[in-house]
Amino acid sequence: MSLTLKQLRYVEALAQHGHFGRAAETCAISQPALSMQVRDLEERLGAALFERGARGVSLSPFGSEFLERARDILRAVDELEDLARAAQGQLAGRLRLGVIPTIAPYLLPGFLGRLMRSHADLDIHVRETLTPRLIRELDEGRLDTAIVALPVSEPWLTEMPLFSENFLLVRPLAEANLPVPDRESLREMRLLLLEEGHCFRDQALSFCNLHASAPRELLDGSSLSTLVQMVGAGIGVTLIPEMAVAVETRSAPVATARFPAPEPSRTIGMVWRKTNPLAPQLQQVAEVLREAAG
Amino acid sequence: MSLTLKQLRYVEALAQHGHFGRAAETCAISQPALSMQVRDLEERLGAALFERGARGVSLSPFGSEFLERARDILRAVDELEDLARAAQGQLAGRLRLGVIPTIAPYLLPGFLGRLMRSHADLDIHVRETLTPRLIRELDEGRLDTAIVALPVSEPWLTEMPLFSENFLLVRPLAEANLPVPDRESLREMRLLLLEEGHCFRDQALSFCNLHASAPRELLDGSSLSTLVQMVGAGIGVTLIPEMAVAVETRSAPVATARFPAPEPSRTIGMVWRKTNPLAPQLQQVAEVLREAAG
DNA sequence: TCGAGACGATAAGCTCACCTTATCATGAGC
DNA sequence: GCTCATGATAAGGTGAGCTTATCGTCTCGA
Repeated sequence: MSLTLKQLRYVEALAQHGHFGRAAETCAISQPALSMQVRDLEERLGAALFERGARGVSLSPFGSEFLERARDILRAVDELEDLARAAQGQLAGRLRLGVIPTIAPYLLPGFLGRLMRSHADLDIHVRETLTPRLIRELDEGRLDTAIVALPVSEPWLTEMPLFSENFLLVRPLAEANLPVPDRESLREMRLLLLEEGHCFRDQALSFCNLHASAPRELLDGSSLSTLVQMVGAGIGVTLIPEMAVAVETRSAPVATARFPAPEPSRTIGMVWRKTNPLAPQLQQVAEVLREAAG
Repeated sequence: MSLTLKQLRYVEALAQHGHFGRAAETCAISQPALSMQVRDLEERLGAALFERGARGVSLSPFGSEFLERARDILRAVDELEDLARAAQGQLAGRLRLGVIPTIAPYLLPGFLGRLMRSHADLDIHVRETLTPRLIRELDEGRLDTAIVALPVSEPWLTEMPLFSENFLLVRPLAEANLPVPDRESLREMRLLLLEEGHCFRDQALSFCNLHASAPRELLDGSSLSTLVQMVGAGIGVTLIPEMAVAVETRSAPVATARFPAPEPSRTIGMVWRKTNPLAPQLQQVAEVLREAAG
């Protein structure tokens, strides 16, 4: 016999967990079964994939080269299965969707409702995390598509713009009647931003002509909601995307103000692997998203 | 359970043969076993891969899209296995080598001897056919490497030049003392060439500033050996690569003559898939080839 | 129109690859 | 040195997938 996809999946799991027991668990088999399959594979290859230390397991140099190719194969196989689903016409089955945190709470409620109405037999999994991780999970075939701020500029991704959203100033209610500061004077104010890693943080900084790398004295919040609460407490001002205004400013004594043109904004879009055979179906999903946002 | 590599291999075989019985034979299983595997796969996918006609079997549109991806996967898996061999250091096991017909008879004897001396436990398969078919078989993963005239200019191939060889004029012995014709006057002579498809034919035509497409009154031979015999019979003149001179002119009343500089020539080289993990080992083989040619 | 042959589907039975649970061997850490 | 964690080994069970035998159907030639 030859190499098996099952073995590749086992190897991938083992590499990821560095632990036979836990890897076996995620593969839904017993630990000895996984041990044997891995040993058989190594024997057949004539080279060790893993280095068994007393504390856990790690990939050998050969193993890591092997895994890299194995992952590509597993991803291609997953896509092959998606190809069959795509041939069925209407999107059905599992849809794994990633969304960035500064979009998810405002877009998903309306969107998921519409999507489940138009595609009844769709099993939707949502993953909310930062852009780089979404991109990585797309690459690894663990997500079908993601909603992020464009551009991502990965050559292997298709980018589908959905809509633009402006950024608004949020300041304490007491300051509601002051003139709207321009980007220059904004730099002099106490600007509250999301913590490192959020693309919205960088977009806001870029609007103020500030470099992300420049060390600044900032108070970082972990969500837009937190930021607005902090503004309400008089700690400073912040920017939030238009879509978040309704939800976030309801429960805090803050006022929002539009910047004069050109307003700061960003483009939100869907991205997916160019090789994903579900592309036509994902276009449909993008349509639903546009409606939900509009 | 999920999709199996075995199933993909069966599908590939069936698509290639269009016949369950013969496909099963090449897979070394019985016809019912193959039928069942294919049917199971189709069932799981929810779409037919093949259209069963009364006379044989053909791919459905979906099947052909499926197969395209499946082939990529199978090739990647083969390469994964080669990766293990490559990790062993010295090249060993199976080496599938393609050679064009105008090189094979002159280069292989010396080359294979050397190669088997330096790599004792190497199982060498040689395939001799025209360049386009060699390229296709490389693409399909049915060859590890090929010896052809460069350039091939396929972006997915690594080209490794080995040596250049000049083309010599072959004419009847009676004409041995005539001046060597230049490329212009060569066009006026009765030039014997290999039949369509041989790259050497195009190279010779190109030397005479003739276009391959231009309809000409030519006598086409199927091998250099035939051409030289025809020259010996006084039918015309021909060009042959320098390497073939010793072998081919031995048994015919012909004379060879060198063209004045710039002599016509071509570059012979080895090509292999860029993704082939055996690349370092193939470099070694290229070394042996250079020695054999030198 | 009918009989023969080719071909793929189906049926029944077997076997071994692969999984399970139970247990062992080894090394780390308190 | 005892204990716990972890991976390897052992023994046994079962089902996926193979085999051979046979059927149904379509084509083609007499």
